[in-house]
Amino acid sequence: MFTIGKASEQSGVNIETIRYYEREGVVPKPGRSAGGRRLYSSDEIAKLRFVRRCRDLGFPISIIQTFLSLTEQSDRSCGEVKAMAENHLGEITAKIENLVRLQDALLSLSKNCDDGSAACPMLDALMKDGFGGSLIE
Amino acid sequence: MFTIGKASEQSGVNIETIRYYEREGVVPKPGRSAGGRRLYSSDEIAKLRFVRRCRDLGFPISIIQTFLSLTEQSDRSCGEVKAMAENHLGEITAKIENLVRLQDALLSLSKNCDDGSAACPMLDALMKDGFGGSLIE
DNA sequence: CTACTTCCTGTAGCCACTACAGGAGCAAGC
DNA sequence: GCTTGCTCCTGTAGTGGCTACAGGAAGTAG
Repeated sequence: MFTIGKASEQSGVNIETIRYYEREGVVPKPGRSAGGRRLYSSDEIAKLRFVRRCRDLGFPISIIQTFLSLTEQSDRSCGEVKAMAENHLGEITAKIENLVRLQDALLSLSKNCDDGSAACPMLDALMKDGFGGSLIE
Repeated sequence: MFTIGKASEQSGVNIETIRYYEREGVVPKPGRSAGGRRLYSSDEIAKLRFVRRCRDLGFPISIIQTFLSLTEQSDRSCGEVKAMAENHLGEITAKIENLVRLQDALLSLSKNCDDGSAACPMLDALMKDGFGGSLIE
């Protein structure tokens, strides 16, 4: 059994974040020592690591909780997991598209800013009426 | 002069968000009618629209406040604006790179999930020890 | 025994909003 | 004048996913 510091090291989850996950019911409450300290088994640490990896993949906590409950029962889980992963992939793709559009818009806006002119063409363009608001649909 | 509803329509900024911007000092406090209602001039609405456009471009409020103060004085603003825009562009590019890496990781993880197997290969991989945490550096 | 580190609980802050609750102003129709 | 319905007001709390304290207790090394 490991204290929260070791569990943090081994899982890559910040100590405060581990306690936050416990408060929010993302991971089950661990046992305690005589002095009241949290004690984690290897399995519990593996669960924390799983949560961190899912967070690294950008999954929200709510989805990760579904994943965790699916790993508990382990029957017919794959279809649901795949659907949620694909949905998430779609969101990521949409985010990338938005960011690329944004990148283009910013590039073209700041392109004319090379000279040391007093009135900034970029700020001017953003102030003007003609510039539409259709960057992000 | 326009009420907050009209100002919201014309600027594309939500009513509650307008009041939030006022509370936070992003935009100056507008005048009031006899009955205590906010009244916006065209200039103030233009400022709100400017803020929305900058937000659409992903600039944080703090940067937008700097932009707004730069448009007030209008001397030597372009250099600073360009620097901030380029910095922001760098952040966007980094975000895109991270998301693309994430997209790749998710794709390869969910690729094996096509069969209706009970144990999900994706969840398995995330639970296993071998899978490193170097998705997002 | 002391100094140091790790841990505990509880609360507040971050960002940029968004969503109420409970009330007041205002315009149009009757 | 009165009702109906819309817009507006203030103030507060919630969102997500943490992070950062404050103030204290427990454990450990010398």
